[in-house]
Amino acid sequence: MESQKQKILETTHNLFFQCGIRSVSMDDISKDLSISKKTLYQYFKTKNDLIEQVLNWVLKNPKFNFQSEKLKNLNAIECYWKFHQFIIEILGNPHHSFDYDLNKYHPELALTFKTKKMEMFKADLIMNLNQGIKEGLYRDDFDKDIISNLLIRLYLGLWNQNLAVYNQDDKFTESFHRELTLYHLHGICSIKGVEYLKTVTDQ
Amino acid sequence: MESQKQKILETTHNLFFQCGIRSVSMDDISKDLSISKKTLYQYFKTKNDLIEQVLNWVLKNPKFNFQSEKLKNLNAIECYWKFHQFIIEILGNPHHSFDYDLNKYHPELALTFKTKKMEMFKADLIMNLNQGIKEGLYRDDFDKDIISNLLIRLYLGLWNQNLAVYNQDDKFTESFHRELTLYHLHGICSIKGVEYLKTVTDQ
DNA sequence: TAAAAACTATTAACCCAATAAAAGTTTCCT
DNA sequence: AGGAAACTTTTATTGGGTTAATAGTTTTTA
Repeated sequence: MESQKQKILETTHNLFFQCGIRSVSMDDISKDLSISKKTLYQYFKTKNDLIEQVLNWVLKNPKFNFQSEKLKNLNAIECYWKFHQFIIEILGNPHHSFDYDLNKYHPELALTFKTKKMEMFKADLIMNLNQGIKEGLYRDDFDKDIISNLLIRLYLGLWNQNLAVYNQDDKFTESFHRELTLYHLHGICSIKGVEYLKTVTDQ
Repeated sequence: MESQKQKILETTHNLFFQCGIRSVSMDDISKDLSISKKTLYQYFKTKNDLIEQVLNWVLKNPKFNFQSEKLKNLNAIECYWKFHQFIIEILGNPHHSFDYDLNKYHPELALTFKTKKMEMFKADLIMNLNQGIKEGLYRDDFDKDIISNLLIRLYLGLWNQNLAVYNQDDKFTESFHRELTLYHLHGICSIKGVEYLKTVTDQ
């Protein structure tokens, strides 16, 4: 039964993201679902397999795909403005015990998961850069690859604990993210783009 | 003899930055200096004390203080352009075994060292932001604190190993740093500033 | 007086076995 | 067929004892 497998993935995902991977045993999962481990192992060969499929399930989740189709009529700046509100969903929020366990006990899965997330993020970014350049709203004298990597690194750094050590104040607040977004847009906008941006933020 | 102490600090600094802290013993240091450990321990109570004084010596080193006195006649953009060339000296380059040892075996020293470096960096940044705003070259509608933190985080993230994992390509090259600097300047410049910036980079 | 060398005391890494938890399997039962 | 529970196997963690390295001290020597 395929819907049962989906149910297992969803429940396991919730347990993992709440409590971490290590502390959630296969017994816990089966009890939570009121199914037997036998059934569980019919769908998933090992726990590692289960984790991997949960990660893929997360990536396929519609909320992780920026719906650019709906934004066809928007220009690049407006589009990025929508985009930035959804970035946190993709990259964060850090579920610390989950991330910790994944990195420590399943480093290969952690790497491919992070890589895939980043690739999706980067693809969206590059698309936005291309659109903005075509529209004349963004400059065309920067390296799209470097700039997109910069931004990704910046976002990655935001969640990183030990980078934050030197200052506890800069929590990820709304105003912080707004500043970051404006900083980014100014960083890539042409003069025409900056002027347009002003009309957007002024209202 | 004060000059001998300076000599010790300098030599120890070189050894630490080359080989790390752990693998450089007090015997190694005294042998390298051709002095006895007895003499060494006259100046430094313990190895930890020695490390601490080396770190302070590094921070007091003139190359770590951005000499803004010499740049009085430059405007904020020119000034930052000089500044960015010297940033690498402050924050990097990562001497991996040194950083590793410092973080693992002397976490308190590592923390205060990093904090002090960041404070110095940030003070210079804020000064530059204030200058640029006063000159009308920078916008005045951003949060100086947030933006300077952003940039610091970005630079910190650059050295961070596990943030780079997803992509090996974006090494810290000259062109990479140039892109970053232009991105940053565009991010904070007013329209007047952007126009001025163009005349600088075009030449 | 200070270098060189020998010394002691600490400390951290290493190994190994015991233990406990949880992965994975089988049996029983409805 | 599938849930419940009992079962075996695997695995990671724990703690103790050993060793090696090196911090820190003392003695020797020039």
